[in-house]
Amino acid sequence: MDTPEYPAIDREALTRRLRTHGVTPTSQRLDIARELFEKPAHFSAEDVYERVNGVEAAVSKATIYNTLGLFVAKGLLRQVFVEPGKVIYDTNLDDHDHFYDEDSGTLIDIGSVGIAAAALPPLPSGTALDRVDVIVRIRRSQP
Amino acid sequence: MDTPEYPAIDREALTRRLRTHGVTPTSQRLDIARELFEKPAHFSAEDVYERVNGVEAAVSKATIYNTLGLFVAKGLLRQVFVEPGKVIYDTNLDDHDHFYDEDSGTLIDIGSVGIAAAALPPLPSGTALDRVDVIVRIRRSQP
DNA sequence: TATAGACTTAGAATAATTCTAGGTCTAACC
DNA sequence: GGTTAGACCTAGAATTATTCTAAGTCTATA
Ligand SMILES: [Mn+2]
Ligand SMILES: [Mn+2]
Ligand SMILES: [Zn+2]
Ligand SMILES: [Zn+2]
Repeated sequence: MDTPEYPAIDREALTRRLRTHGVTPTSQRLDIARELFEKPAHFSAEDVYERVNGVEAAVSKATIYNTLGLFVAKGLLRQVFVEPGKVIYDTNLDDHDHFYDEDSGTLIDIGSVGIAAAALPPLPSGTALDRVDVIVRIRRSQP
Repeated sequence: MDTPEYPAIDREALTRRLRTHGVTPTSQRLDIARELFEKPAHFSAEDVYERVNGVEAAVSKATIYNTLGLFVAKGLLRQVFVEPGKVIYDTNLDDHDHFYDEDSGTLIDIGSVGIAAAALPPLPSGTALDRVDVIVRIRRSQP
């Protein structure tokens, strides 16, 4: 018998995870999901492209973007905007905020700073709260 | 005598404002500042380009970007990141946060939600707090 | 008035992302 | 088992926002 590329249990768990969220598990989507969901982490689209396509490119950039967008739409992933022209995909779906190191570009999970809806001014009429993004920007301090 | 393009007092006040912040007041910078600082507001670079260059283009796109960048560096302006690939320049320098209407793309000033430094986890060593950005994302609610 | 350095500019270049249009795969049905 | 509609994937072109380049212009100071 062949040694599978990676344990069947993983692939099956991933398959279930995608199906649970209404995503048809294609082979490309599983390849991408395998890199993403190994452990909670932050990725750029380029990161994902490089990790999925180790030596030979197997999954196209268009599919990387399509899949990341689909995963976001289906609630498997969230986006964080810290810099113009650079989206970070976050596999940590718990309610949490971030430190952003402006010198190194590193994003670090912190617990939710927890802004109570009551602390906010009334929302414009006809609108509802989607979510609150808190980015704590930090810099190297002078030594 | 000629009617000046706009009152001399304004131009002088703007000139002082730029000088105070260490910015040499060139004619292009004053044209840009006049649009920006008329009243507190949010602008994209394209907005500024269009407002400064009414009928005939007088200030280049490179200068718009150079100047906006300089104004940010000198503390005359701050940037807000709400969407990838789109920087918003904010002339309101008071400590404040924003509603961002994801349907219309509108940014609305709100008072500072005021996150106490004590509410945050300890910063990574060697780093200092720069600032905390809070974006309250809202959407049209179902009618 | 001369001049160094600061400033401005058109247009090219870059980077991230999206679009296009045609080929491939697959689930459902015969 | 064979068909097929629709979903999916892809290379490469296109788009968008922004930055860079290189050369000309302005201006403060001597
Ligand atoms: Mn979920
Ligand atoms: Mn100021
Ligand atoms: Zn995170
Ligand atoms: Zn504002």
